[in-house]
Amino acid sequence: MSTDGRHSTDNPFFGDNPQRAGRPVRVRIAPSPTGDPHVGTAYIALFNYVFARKHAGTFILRIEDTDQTRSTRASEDAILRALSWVGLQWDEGPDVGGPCAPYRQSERTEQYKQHAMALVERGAAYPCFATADELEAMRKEQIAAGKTPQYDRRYRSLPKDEAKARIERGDPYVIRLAMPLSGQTRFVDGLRGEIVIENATIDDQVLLKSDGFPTYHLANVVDDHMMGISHVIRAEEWIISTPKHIQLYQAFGWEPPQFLHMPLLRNPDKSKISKRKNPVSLDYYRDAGYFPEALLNFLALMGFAFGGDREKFTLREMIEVFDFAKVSPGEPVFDLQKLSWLNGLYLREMSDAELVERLRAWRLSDAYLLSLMKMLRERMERMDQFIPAASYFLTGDLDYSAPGLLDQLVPKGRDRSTTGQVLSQLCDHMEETIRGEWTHDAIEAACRSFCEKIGWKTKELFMPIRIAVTGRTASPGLFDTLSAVGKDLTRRRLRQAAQALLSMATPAAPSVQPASGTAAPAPGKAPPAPAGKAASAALAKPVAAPAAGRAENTEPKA
RNA sequence: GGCCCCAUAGUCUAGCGGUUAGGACGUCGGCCUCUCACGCCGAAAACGCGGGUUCAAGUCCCGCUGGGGUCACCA
Repeated sequence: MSTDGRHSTDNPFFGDNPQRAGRPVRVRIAPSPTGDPHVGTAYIALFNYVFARKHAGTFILRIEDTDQTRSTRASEDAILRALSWVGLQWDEGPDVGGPCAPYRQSERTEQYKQHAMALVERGAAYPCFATADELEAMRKEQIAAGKTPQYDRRYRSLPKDEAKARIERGDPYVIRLAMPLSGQTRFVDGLRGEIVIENATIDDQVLLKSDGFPTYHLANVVDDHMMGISHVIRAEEWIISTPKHIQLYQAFGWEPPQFLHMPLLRNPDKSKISKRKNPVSLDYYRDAGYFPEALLNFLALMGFAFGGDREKFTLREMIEVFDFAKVSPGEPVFDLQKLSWLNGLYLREMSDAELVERLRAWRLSDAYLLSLMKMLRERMERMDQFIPAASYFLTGDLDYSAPGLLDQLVPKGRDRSTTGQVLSQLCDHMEETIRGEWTHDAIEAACRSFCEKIGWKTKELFMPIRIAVTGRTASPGLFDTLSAVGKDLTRRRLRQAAQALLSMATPAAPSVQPASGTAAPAPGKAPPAPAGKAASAALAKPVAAPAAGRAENTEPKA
């Protein structure tokens, strides 16, 4: 027992142990291409990368696109691009190849199917013919009866020949893991020591879906084994499923890798980091003017202590001193202000020439300026009007504290709170409906369908969007503007404006993370208040609406 | 709710039985300065609670509390 603690000298993640174990270090980052490149992916990738480099190991990128309904190639491309931007170079992956190719799970489906069937042969898994509706009804019953919803294993004891007959008849089915009904599964987590979980509390997970694709649980185990993954470093949310994975390794007769679960990045309210409460897309950080090396440095600070009070360090330096013994299992809140500060340190260290280069690579490229010219030239008479006219294309977060600005944003006959919620819902709607490129037409379609959905006139909705995204009442065509501002900055501004409106409407609502970076002053307006002051300034104003029922958070519940 | 994880200031953290509990962001004050920013100096601010173990507990053990995660044919 006492040897199982995280400080055990046997910890396979500490010191030089990985090398001594004789097994070459091979780690992976396995993103699912179902959305924007997530900051959490970069976070986990960073620790995998550093660990690999520290121990002369291999860092692998594997695409987990087993969810056919949600995975897109656009998302995969975006993730690869973002991970490259951030500077984490993988040794094997779908784009660079490697000895374990292919690195895209959708191209390995035969593997999973065969392995699932092998498990059925051995009695470690079984076919289940329950329909989705049937399971839904079961869950409802269980909840009504006050029980924890869990698959009741209704097909586990179906005679084999009967199952075979039904499969041959063409009945849709899934393959489920036959979890042991008693006993416990234990494993050592690199950060926390031994974790013991009762088998009875874990249900018979689906391994192979009825569409023939594997679930994460199967695919991940098969691939990790086939790819020789020695250490699985992943997010804390996987702890509970680890016993399922261990059971799978045992059923296959394979040696499981070592596990280590990194703490989850948090919103300011301590919940798991999410796009409603914190910018989460790596593209946001890029577009808002953060340097990739600063972001990486900051991500490293989320749990890792360099030593000697050092907070600013390069990837190279981090690798030199890295040890998981210096990583704490706490639950770090992602603090945009500190990230900004750190970024400023990097910025001030750069030469003027380099900074100019960085700006060019960012938004002052010819291509981007050219795209702005199309929109802005009709509105200009002299060149000196370009910069003021283009300001909101070249900034990150805006400042909405200009007197009366937000009230102009609220359509006649609507109130602040409703408008705030509408803007926030618009973000969700955009995320749901714009799956591909962020183009004029896609944005227009999303905005118009949203109007229909909520019963607002386009006229009512478009001005609030314009003000939220540009900070002004006048701009080039709305969809061209949003398109040029970009997906992530647009959504961020919509959420920020929504937030500002809601905090004006309900004084009791806690203010969320203040905007970071610079605010874009409207030309001719007073100097911008520090972004964080916007909310409190608003609070100071007497607001007619009483704070009925303290809002726990300012997000509308779906 | 069941199960699991976590717990030093508002936030990120150092601490691995004996410290005036250290650093950083943020906040506040001052210096620098034509302003702002940077920089510098300073201040306020933390061991969640209760039991043990020990000469000695932020550090070890147990309980509680609090927070989080998870309970999908998503990952």
